[in-house]
Amino acid sequence: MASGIAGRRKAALEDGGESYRTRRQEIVRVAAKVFREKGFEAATLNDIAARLKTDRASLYYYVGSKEELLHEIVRQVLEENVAAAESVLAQAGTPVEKIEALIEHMILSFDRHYPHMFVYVEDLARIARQKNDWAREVIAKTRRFEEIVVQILEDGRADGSFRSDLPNHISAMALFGMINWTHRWYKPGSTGSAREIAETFTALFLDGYRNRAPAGKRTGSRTTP
Amino acid sequence: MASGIAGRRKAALEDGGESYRTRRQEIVRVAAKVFREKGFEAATLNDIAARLKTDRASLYYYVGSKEELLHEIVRQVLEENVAAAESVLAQAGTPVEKIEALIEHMILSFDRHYPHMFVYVEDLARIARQKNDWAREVIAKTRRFEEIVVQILEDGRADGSFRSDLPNHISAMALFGMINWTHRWYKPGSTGSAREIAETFTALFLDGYRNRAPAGKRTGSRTTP
DNA sequence: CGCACAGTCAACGCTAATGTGGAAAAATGG
DNA sequence: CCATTTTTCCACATTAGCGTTGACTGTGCG
Repeated sequence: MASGIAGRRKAALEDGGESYRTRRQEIVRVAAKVFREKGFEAATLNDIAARLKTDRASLYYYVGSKEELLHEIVRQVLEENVAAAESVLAQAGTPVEKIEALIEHMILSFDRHYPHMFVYVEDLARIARQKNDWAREVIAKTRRFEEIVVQILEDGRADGSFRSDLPNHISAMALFGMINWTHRWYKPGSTGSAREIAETFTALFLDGYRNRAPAGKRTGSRTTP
Repeated sequence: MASGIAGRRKAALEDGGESYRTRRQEIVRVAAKVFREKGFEAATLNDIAARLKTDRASLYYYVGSKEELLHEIVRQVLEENVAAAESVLAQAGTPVEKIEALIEHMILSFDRHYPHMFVYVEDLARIARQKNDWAREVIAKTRRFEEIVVQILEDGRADGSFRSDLPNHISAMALFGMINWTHRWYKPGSTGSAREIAETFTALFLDGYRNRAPAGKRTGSRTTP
């Protein structure tokens, strides 16, 4: 108990410690990178320590477990997303504008919070299988985000800007799918391309992929002979 | 070497053995279920053995490792999907019809191959990180599938049925996103609802979510005061 | 000067999972 | 009913990663 790393960690966490927090944050950052590269389960604390050119045991001075690192990573990203969504929902604007704003925010988020967003999305399924309080909270927040989208869709249906022949719930899932799946293929770098993705998704979701050529010039299947 | 379970397994695999293959298939089936429930990495051979009311060691008579179970699961599903896509691509029909067919096939596939499809999609990221031959092949097949979709999109663009102001590559990813993300929320059961999902996705991707009310009745953002 | 404290690290015990050896049990069939 | 093959399972060795101990190092402060 004299040395007790857990105790010293707790003390350091509470007693401010400017450089301590910085270092801890750095560790979380590197952990996110390693999780992104190897996947959470495959990554070991050794990998993270090695990347930081330090010893695995040293990490325990800053963080209690691999899970705790994940908590930190997810927290940093999830809170902002839900807050952004709440804010979009509350703001003035048409449902169409709100959807645009939400899509843009999410896609840019993949860039701004690299690689945290990727880790979060990839591990969501795993988190959903856990049953501890933290996992429940993450799922609840994620659900809240989904609800907000559904809400906007409903508002738009009510005011006539969205079609009413499709189940909103499924449409919302389609939208999530588009957005969240980016974690499987998008390689961040240029914010420009993120913007391009956001615009494409917006155009697709709102207006669809079928051609709407000026009447008379249509070549599609339904032209009259 | 006299007993050598590995050798006995290999022999049994080669020398036909009707009931052997049945039993093996049953094990794969149960493994897929367990992987679906716990996630591949978290699942243990013990879990699978327990579900089969047998001993973990017994499994080794049928299968060499947990990875091998995954191979089997993925193979059974991936081959069919690629074949179906190739067939759709080759068949007669407009690009619009081909997209419809592909979406429907994929979504129904989640039902027909439950839970194999779910395991495949969920584990794709993990597989992509491996560098062995098998992983490379899976990725190649998955890529092939993607290429086919892009090809159809390009055909449709060429004949004027699809719009040409969006990057096909991103549109294709959006479509994959919609489809593949279902593994995170869809609970199979009624094929009816799978069909509903397929229809919704098709409608969304082709025609978009914005209302196309008869002109004059629009309530959207751009109405003149 | 010395000592207290932040930070580091070699070393250990523990747990959980894997894959195998080898024999027991069940099925098959002469 | 015995002999042979197929199938099962107890028991073991091995491995990998986790979390902790307890002591070491350096730095700053009185």
